[in-house]
Amino acid sequence: MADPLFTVAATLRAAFAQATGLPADSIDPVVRPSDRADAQANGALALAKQVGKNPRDVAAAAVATGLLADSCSSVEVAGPGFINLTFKPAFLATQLAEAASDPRLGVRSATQQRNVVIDYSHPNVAKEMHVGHLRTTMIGDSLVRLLRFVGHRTILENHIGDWGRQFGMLIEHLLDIGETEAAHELSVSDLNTFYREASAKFEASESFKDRARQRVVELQSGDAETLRLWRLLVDESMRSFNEVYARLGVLLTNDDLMGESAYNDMLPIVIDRLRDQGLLVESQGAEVVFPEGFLNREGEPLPLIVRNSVGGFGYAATDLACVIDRVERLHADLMLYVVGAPQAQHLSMVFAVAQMAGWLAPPVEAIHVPFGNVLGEDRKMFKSRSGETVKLSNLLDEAVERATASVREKNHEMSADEQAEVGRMVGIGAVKYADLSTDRIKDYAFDWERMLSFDGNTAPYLQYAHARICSIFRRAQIERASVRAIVPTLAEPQERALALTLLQFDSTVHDTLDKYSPHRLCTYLFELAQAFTAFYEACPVLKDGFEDTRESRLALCDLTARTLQQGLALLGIEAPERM
RNA sequence: GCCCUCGUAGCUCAGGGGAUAGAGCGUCGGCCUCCGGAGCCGUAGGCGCAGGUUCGAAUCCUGCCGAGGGCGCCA
Repeated sequence: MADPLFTVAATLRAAFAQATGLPADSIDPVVRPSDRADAQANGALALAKQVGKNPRDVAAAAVATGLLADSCSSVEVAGPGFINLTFKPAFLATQLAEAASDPRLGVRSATQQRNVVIDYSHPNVAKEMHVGHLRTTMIGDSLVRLLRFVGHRTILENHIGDWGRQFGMLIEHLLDIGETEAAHELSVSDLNTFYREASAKFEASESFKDRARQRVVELQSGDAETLRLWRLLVDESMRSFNEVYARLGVLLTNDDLMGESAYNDMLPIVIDRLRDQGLLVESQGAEVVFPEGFLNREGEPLPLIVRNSVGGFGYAATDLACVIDRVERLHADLMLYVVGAPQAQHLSMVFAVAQMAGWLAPPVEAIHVPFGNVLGEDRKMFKSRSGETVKLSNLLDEAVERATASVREKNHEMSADEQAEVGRMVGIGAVKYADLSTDRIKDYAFDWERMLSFDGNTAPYLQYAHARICSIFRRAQIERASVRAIVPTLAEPQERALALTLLQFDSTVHDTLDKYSPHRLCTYLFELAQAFTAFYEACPVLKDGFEDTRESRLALCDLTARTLQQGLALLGIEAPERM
């Protein structure tokens, strides 16, 4: 039911234990895919050293246990002590049939169910969502889907920027133009215009600046009318965010909102609790904590500023309140922060202080899942031609437009509606996949041509492979589900290769989650699509004269399509049945 | 100045202790009585530099070079 490499690793652990006398749970057999066989085990080399024997002898002794005979047709010791493993076709076929009969396609459940809080997306109220929000939203969404798929409980938290000094000027500007006009402007125009106008007045007018400052005080003191106006800004912004979320097809809803404002009441408590524990220090008029090991540019201890010198709470206070809330109220035992790489130091300081205060202690874990920037062709921050940040809504418009044009060009007979629908799936999928398919820690260059190409490691290529398989079943006029009990025959090398790749879906999903790196799943899906294409090229499915292999190959087709579809779904990408 | 991340083929990227470093695009050369040619097969071409650890290093450690980012009251 699991990856054969995983299964054989367990077998080898026992074999090595017998061969060396070491306890099985201390042994890593180091099983890897191999280009010389189906798999290779390299564990003998390290183990030989531990027990003072020749690596080849250790490998030979492990092989001699005979434990591998059930799953392997060939087991050979090679080189300095590698064990080359070739699986029995019948073993692989059985595993495939098991995966095919499983709604989760053979993916194991997590050994321990965790309660996971995922903090991601977090756009700012009164500002348009832009490319800067793309990665956190995509990566976070995919991690949620992956976590759920292996059985974890997930709590989504959209920590929107809905509080702070800028709301003084925004509310005053709102009053200036009138609520009706403001609501109109915020909905038909865009959020950025409203923000820019407010900001311009703030810069230009001293009296406006005074009003804005006064309004901040009223907001913070909970003045009802001010809060009502603030709520109006938040609601209008959410309308705009939700449009983008709907188009992206991400899981976030209003129920997941936990903006900065939600923690206001907790901020004094954070201060009290830090003070009670003797962690709070007054420094240059501010209340701070000095976590160990952090230095400023003068080499002096670097503080985490919880409350500034004029009595205001900064985001450090909010982030600490978040930790308390997530651990004590939500009972999270894993907290993922899908936040850009530049915040690394800030977050590690927050975590350090939370640990000092005892709020964050094993088995509870807080993990920063950092990511790099989206770059333009010039390798600098991705900007529009006019030099402005690119709005997500515009970006998605263009993606769908380009993809629809391409679909239209290649499917003249398809109805306009279907062209549009497929174009939407392809366009949105392309943007998402481009974002998820490179190692998140690196910057990546945004390139329309490449991401929408049907060749290479792209969403359209994977979607195409899926659509092709769907087309095979349409031609065959056979129910997909009817081939799921078939144990396929793996005679051709391309069939074997496809089978091995299909069975790696299990370990790929777990590996992807271990590293919180969706690009590993992307790489796998691309390899799967390539393995399928090679299979399809070499192994006729429906052609006359191949009736004997027909059902077996249809079974391989079906499992491939389902794995592609499920894999893409875990990335938040749709797979059309024709395109 | 200190700290963090990154540096792999012409380009875009995988690989993060195991044998001969992979893929896509592009290059060059093949394959069409093709189950969707939006395809397939082949080709040349590379681990920033220098040390170290190890039986074994693209991978771990140190230094240097280069790029980006962070470094007390913005979030």
